[in-house]
Amino acid sequence: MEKKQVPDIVIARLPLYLQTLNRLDQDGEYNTSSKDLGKKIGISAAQIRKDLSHFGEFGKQGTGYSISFLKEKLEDILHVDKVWDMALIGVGFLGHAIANFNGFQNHGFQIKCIFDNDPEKIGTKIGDYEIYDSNRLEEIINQKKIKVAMITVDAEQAQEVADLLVKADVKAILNYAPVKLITPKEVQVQNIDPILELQHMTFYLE
Amino acid sequence: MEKKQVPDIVIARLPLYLQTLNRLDQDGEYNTSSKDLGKKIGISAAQIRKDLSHFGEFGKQGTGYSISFLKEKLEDILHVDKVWDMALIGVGFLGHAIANFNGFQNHGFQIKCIFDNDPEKIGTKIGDYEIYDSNRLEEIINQKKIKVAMITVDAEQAQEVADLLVKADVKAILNYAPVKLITPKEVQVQNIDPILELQHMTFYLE
DNA sequence: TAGATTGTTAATCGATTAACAATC
DNA sequence: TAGATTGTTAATCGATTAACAATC
Repeated sequence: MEKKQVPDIVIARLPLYLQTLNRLDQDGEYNTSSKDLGKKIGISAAQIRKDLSHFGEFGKQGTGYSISFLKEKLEDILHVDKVWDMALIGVGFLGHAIANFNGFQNHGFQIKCIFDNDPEKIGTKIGDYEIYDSNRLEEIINQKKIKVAMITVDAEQAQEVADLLVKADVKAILNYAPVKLITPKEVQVQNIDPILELQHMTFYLE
Repeated sequence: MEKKQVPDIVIARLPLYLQTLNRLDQDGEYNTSSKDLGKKIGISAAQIRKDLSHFGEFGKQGTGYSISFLKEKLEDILHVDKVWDMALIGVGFLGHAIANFNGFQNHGFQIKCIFDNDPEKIGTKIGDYEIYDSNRLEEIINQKKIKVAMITVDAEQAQEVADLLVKADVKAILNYAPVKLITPKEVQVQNIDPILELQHMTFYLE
């Protein structure tokens, strides 16, 4: 269910704020302001203050925000103050790339198990993780209490996989297949589809 | 420059309409309606009609839209009635996955050349395409008149690559690196970042 | 202190929806 | 013809921005 208390469009911006704070932190900065953040992200200072005001008061007049403090607050709000275990379903080229991606760990996520239905792949390993047979999906995800999954199977199999994930009590699905998944409304779904992004841009071209 | 005649948020939905029409077409359907499309996409029928009305009148009262006709019109509007040549920069796991992705061709895009700065990789091939040295980026992209590029290098190198692409007269960049690229405003940029999508979802979890 | 920047309010701006005449 | 669905207008809804008192 959507918490309409805070608009979803505001929620979508918070990870961007956190990303920027992480960068500033890495660069050795200690403080920032809505003006500074806005400039870096490309939105107005007023919007950042308005967005944050939904959750509390994190700044100080005159001096702005402590980067480490605001970072911590945003991590709390987004529930990435802990690490979410994830399942990955589909070991094609893209699945492989994601399995080998090392950017999850520091941002609240880690892959915990990987599935495929290709007998050639089942039982082999990617990094530390064994590839399980997809028919054990519900069993293993249930047992490991995994709530977040990424789908990197073909468009044709994506809905079927999503149905299994829902049955296994997964609550958030990042879907790389170019189809709209049908899920219960309490299950979060986000799609990543390069074709849509490219076509969005070519509208403005030529 | 953004054509503010039609809101960007409308443009962003058009590829989704096209995707859905393609699916209906593949399923052997000939006609659809704003109601039907809306249901499949998860938005209101009124919104679809309003969006399309920015570009013309594509339907018929009583019977709705011809799928092939509307598909054609949307392809024209989005400029994917032709095939855009693309450059891919960065041959890590992700670059490899994208180079091997076969979903571009039928939707208005094809990879034409690939770059990396790793001497081990330069000169080798992925599929039909040779991997070129990144220091030849401007030369080759210019010569091939490429206007669309995908960045799959590390966060640290992404801005540098973007600068080179801009110099080479690339006009649209799909950026997989987790950084906001600074580009002239006539250059389109879209970002793909799984961390942002995951954190967006975990807000609603627990 | 003076300057800077917050959080919040009210005003503005823009997007979505509801409704309906037109018409296939 | 009767039913369905368009394109469009006006009303509603929601998001962004501007402005400013409070205060570090």
